[in-house]
Amino acid sequence: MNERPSTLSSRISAHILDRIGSGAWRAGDRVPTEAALMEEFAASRMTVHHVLKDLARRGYLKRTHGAGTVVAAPRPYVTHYDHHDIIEEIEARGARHSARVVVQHLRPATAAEAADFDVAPETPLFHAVVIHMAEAKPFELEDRLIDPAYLPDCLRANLAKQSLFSLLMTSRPLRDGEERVRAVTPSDEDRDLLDVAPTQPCLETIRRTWTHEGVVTRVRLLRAGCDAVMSGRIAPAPVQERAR
Amino acid sequence: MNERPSTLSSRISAHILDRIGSGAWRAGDRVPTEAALMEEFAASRMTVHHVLKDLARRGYLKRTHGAGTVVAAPRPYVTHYDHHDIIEEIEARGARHSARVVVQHLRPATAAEAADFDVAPETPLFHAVVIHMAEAKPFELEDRLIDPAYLPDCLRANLAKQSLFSLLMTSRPLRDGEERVRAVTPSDEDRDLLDVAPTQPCLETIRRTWTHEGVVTRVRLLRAGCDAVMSGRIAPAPVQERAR
DNA sequence: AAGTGGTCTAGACCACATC
DNA sequence: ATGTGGTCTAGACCACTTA
Repeated sequence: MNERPSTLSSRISAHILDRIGSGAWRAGDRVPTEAALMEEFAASRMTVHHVLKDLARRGYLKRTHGAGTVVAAPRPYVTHYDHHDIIEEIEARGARHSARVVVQHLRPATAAEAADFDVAPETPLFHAVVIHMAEAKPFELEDRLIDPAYLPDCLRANLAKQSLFSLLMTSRPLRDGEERVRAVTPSDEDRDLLDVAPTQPCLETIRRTWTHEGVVTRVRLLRAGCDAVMSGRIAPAPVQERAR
Repeated sequence: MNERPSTLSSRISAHILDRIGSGAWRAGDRVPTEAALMEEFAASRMTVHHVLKDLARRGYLKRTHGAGTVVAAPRPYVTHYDHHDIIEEIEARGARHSARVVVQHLRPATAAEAADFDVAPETPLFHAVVIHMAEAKPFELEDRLIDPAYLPDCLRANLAKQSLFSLLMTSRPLRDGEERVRAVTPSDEDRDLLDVAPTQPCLETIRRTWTHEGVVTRVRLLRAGCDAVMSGRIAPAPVQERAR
């Protein structure tokens, strides 16, 4: 027993998705033309057209102007990992968050950092190192660089109370970015800051994010032991959005 | 200088996206009604309606029947990690793939596995352990369980030549799944199979995937050292697709 | 009751692909 | 030349929200 909006559009759409889902129509197979579906469902062309267009936009069909409509190739799979505010994440585990601010200052960019941010060497960058703790136990090391043009308030922020993540999220929206995750042996300094044993493997995440104007921030996140877990959801790859 | 399809629809759409992107219209702000946009652009209602509907489906607007249209809250960010066939991944690095098949048999499910697969205890499951190698050097340990009802050919497959990933991908499509990534110290057995030093941290991925009929496969993937890196892309979260 | 969005029709003209 | 999809119009009736 399912919800059934049972509009004409949804019946046409369900009919096509059923055929694809059951394997009756396979990738590359021709789908009935708009004219054929108009007749089969006694629908107007606008109705049929927008159903097909929507299914194409959702990645199930591939339409070619003048040629016809076929079943699209199955999308590859991806895992999605959500980005969370570290403070909310710790509190969601039922723990109290606190933070030790190790570094919070402006300093000139090194050559490598200047390349990463696509700015001139020696350009001042905001640098912060914060240890986030759950109930007084180190949970995550955050080592972050920010282009101060993007977040002018960064020097005055109280990083023990508010995460840089949330500060960045409430400013102008980011476009996209890239991320790398590795298993690493922590350096002596990391080990000291996170208070972990020398043999403890850590999960290191390095993330760069930008707007259309340029790189905004680069962060290295380090977690140890049983905190070093990421959970994600697997789904078909989302359809590429048309550029603006 | 940009591409401009310059249809009426795309001009209306671009106008609205510009207002949102520039911050002129913020989350929660009221968007002009269909009637207002019809007048502003001298467009018919169908044209305006489908533009607004499309923007809503893409997550930029939120429409409420009878109430009106507002700018949607910004979507949270996620990182996407693509799933690759291990053989293609190794060959993409310019190395030759080979594999050592350690285990390939049917055996009864343990109590924990039966719970994972939502089948009765002692139900036969297909179990495979394969070491994937790049130029004779161990690259990834694959320890996989499969419901044999889903992949009847699993016992006869030549796992040295074809990955279980590709076998699964070419059968009926999977719906979705879940994944966990951890930094771990390998067990003695893992260390032996992957030929790594005792102190070498490893990246462990555990993945369960299912169709609407049930769990299909559970796999544990283990990589060591500089192979233990995942690269992903950051983007706004995709909009939830309506259920079928 | 008035305003708003949800759905649908029956046309029209155009652009592109294929034969 | 024919068939296909791309876009658009000018209506219509309905359902939901708000007042």
